[in-house]
Amino acid sequence: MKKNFDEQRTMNHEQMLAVTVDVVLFTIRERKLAVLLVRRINEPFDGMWALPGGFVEKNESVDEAALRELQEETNVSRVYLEQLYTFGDPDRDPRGRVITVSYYALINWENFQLRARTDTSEAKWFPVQELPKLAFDHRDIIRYALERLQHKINYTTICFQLLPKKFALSELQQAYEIILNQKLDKRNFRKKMIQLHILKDTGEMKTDGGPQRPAKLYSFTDVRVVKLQEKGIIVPF
Amino acid sequence: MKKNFDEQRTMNHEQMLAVTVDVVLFTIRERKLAVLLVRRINEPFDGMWALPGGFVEKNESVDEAALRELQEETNVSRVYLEQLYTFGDPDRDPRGRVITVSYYALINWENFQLRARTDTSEAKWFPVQELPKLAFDHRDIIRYALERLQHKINYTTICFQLLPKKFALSELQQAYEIILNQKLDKRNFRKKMIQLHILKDTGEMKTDGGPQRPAKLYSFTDVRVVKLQEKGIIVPF
DNA sequence: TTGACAAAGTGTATTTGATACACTAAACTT
DNA sequence: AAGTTTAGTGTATCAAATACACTTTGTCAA
Repeated sequence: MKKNFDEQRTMNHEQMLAVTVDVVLFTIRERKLAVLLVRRINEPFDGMWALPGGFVEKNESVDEAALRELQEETNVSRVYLEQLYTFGDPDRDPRGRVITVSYYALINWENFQLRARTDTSEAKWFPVQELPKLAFDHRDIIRYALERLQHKINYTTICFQLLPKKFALSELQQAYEIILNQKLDKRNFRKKMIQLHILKDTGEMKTDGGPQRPAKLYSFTDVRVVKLQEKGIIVPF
Repeated sequence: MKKNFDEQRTMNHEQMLAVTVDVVLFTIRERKLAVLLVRRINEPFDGMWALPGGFVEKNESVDEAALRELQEETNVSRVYLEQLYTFGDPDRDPRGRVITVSYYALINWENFQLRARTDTSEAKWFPVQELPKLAFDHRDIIRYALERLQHKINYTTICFQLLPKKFALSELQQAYEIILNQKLDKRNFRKKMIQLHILKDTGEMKTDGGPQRPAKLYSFTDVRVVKLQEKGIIVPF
């Protein structure tokens, strides 16, 4: 394809930049919210922990790049993945000009356990309250992702992405409590969840071997993440 | 600076991409929400209307690029500007691989009128309901910006960016009605606004020459855009 | 000067949703 | 059979959102 004047003017090599994607992959492990980090094996920040991610290729969308990197690093596909923010400070990468498009993703306990068994690489889960020193501006990215997650569980059903397909109401409540980092009232929580009509009683019970009354197992009616409160977040008038 | 192995491997020329910024600049004109568009004078989409924007330079942050482009195209600075979303479809630009980081900005009536007088270029305001055919995926970007704006006026004070420093409550209500595209109840609107403690009575009155009772002029207490509802959008439990 | 006009400005009752709070039920273990 | 552990349930109170109509105040024109 012959380049015309405009292309020459606007797309010369000087204005080309490197673009990466970075993914904050959340899960719940041992009653803590955790993110997956990988250990860097190159300069800069060699040996330091960083978010999984990598360069966007020429022939893929940015979303596809995020999914690809996630699959390469964690072997997980079919996750809930959402674009977060684009960080474009000129000196955020010591190698030169690198802009990163950040994403966050949620996987559930079951998937995680499959992953943990095959994990022989330099990837490791860290509770968000106990992060090591991180490469680049990745700590900022995680902080931003956590804020987004904390807001978003209040008006969408993303939280379900962290749970197995069938779950007890107490497990759902626990997930909310872990993410929001606060205790919730059991009766109010259940009342609210049931009146939202997003739960389906599977008819099954959870018998986890403990000496307690078995819990009803629920699944959610919508496979997709949906917004609650149709008329907008708050219509204040 | 000598490049080491990692830099060679990860930042080779093949993986460099062009990155642009595009800005959806909103204002209210003639009781309609309008966006500023510029006419393209180059291929591709020569002669077609597009969002103001341009390439991100090597030595500036993406935010700075958005501000710079906005200033170049509209002569407006000190605007409220917020990153929206990064569009990275590989074939969104026929010239090749161009990723765009979109922003939206709001300017007020007074600034706009200054701008309109000096406007001899190919820039023009279009009501969001009456957009022409647009270059690239810019219609998608505007739709996305509009959604964000409609949500965000419900829990922040961004709406004030569209108004002059001193304004009547009815003007504020009108701005909300235009953006949300629905009528609001006058008494409930005023009650809500006053109880939020974001308004300051200037003591002045608005006499616009009409044969009606003059309105009190208010200003807002916080110069910055602030979030309302401290405890999170909705804490549903 | 006064009457018509036009938008500004004001209050209350009802409904809805959020919150606070404590006991019984069911299964398992010893 | 008694003890342990988590599941599961209802109501009263408080706060916020909604629905709704008339009076006030200035300008303009007869």
